[in-house]
Amino acid sequence: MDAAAAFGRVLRRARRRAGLTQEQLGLEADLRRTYVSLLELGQQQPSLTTILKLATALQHQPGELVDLVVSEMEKVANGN
Amino acid sequence: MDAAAAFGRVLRRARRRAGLTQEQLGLEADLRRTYVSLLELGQQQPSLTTILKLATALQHQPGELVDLVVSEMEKVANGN
DNA sequence: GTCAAATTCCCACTATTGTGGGAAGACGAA
DNA sequence: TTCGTCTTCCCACAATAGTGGGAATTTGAC
Repeated sequence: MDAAAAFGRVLRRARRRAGLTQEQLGLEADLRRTYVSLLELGQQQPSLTTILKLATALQHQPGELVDLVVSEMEKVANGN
Repeated sequence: MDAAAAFGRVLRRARRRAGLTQEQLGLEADLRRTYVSLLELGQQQPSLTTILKLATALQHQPGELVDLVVSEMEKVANGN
């Protein structure tokens, strides 16, 4: 699993846990609704500032979010 | 201080601590020598995969690196 | 099944990330 | 000073991050 896909899974999980729609998250983080979708689908990867925006909107430590991505990649690397 | 500048300062500090030149770090992380320079100068910000590559080359947790960036931004926000 | 809300997909486009190579400048040691 | 190493700056360029809007599809509640 590449970083974009792992980030997408982590993002979707965190967004749902926060009870937000993609559009609401987009408003909070100042990102397009359709771009949030692309990220969750793992079709694009975020830049640093996008990571920071999303983490803030989701009320996470940015570093925590990144480490979740790393675990997600390891998880799948070790046969799910 | 914006995210790119903060990342640059953190990156330079970590690289020097590791005793690497920009070129050596570039080789480890599979990034151009000149691009490492741009990042350290805060003239560009990294994408997620670039963050992961650099953290690995510097033997840091990626999330740790990101949180150092956040503290760097806060530090300066509060008058150094 | 129906309906509204949520998400994905489509278009085109702009801005920025990252490559590639080389020249110029800065730095430190002898 | 002189030499070698490290870093910055310059060029052009390719790839992808992110915008903007709208149509098609999926999803879940009723």
